[in-house]
Amino acid sequence: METGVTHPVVSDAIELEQFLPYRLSRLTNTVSNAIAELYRDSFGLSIPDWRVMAVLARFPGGSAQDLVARTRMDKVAVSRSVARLVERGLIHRTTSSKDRRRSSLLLSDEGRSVYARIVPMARDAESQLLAALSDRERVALDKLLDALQGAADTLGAAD
Amino acid sequence: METGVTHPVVSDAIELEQFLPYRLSRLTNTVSNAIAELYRDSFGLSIPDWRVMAVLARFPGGSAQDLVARTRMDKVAVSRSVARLVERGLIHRTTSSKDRRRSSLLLSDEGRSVYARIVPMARDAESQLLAALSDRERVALDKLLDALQGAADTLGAAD
DNA sequence: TGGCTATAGTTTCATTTGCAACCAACCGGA
DNA sequence: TCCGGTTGGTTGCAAATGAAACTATAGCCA
Repeated sequence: METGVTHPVVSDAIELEQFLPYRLSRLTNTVSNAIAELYRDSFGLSIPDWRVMAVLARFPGGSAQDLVARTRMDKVAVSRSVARLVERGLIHRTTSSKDRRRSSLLLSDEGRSVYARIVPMARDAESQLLAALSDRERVALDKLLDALQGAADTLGAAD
Repeated sequence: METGVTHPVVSDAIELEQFLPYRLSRLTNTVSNAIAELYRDSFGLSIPDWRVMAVLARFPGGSAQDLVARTRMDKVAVSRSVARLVERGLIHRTTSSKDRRRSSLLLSDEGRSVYARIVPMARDAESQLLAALSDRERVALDKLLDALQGAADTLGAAD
């Protein structure tokens, strides 16, 4: 790799490898790509699809709006995942009688079956990541992620 | 929010909020979106653009291939960022005389000037994140990220 | 009731992204 | 010196993403 020492180096240049946002982005991409491949190859599901199913498994009967709140996904993404999953028969959609704009979403039997088969794969991937950490470090990680997320939430908030 | 307690809940459902890949993804998205907005609004640069400039600031004269190695970006993304930046006059491209496939890339004076103005913003954003952590925790975070990246790198490697 | 505003969800369109195919230049051996 | 394989980089195309417009329904209040 060319080092370029013959050229002027900007004095206070940032070292990308040490730059937190870059490191986070790289880590997340690596993890997400590996997991996305897993879900896709095994069940033809995208990560958004998986998230929708995961939430419906825990909170059955919710609306698309509830999914938006619980997954932080964009409502368009939710709408599309739901449409795909309904299409594939993995979830059932029934229009609410009280509010005909809303619909109530439920995993179908097949949806639950698929979900049950994904869960171990997801847990396994997570375990492989956490295997690199001691118990102590896992506790620390938990705290750090919460703290960072909290700080991140206020990052652009100075608008 | 609809709780849906009247419906069957899958027994060993995953709690998305606690699922490490989800938390990483959410954190990274929050951070990246905030920073992307910053760079875009201030200088019309995307994050890939910024990364290319950051590497060229530290390693002037490198080739697109060097950028790929140092940023872990896709070579297509590098190609497009470089094209944009050359177009805007922020970097200079000169075809290497030894290997006419390669070109050597350098920040222009304007490029260095823009870069110099972004650096404080980038550092500032990073500082705001790290402000949520104690010194001790920062050290821990550094280690954890390396460990997780290492584990992540071997995640899909069982192919 | 009529009319205004707000919400649920979908569609449309423009932008971004990423893989695969591609072109051009280099390299090593017959 | 020609030929097969490799590398540097770009282009084409198709899928993913996201903002904004749109449809339909609900709720409020004069």
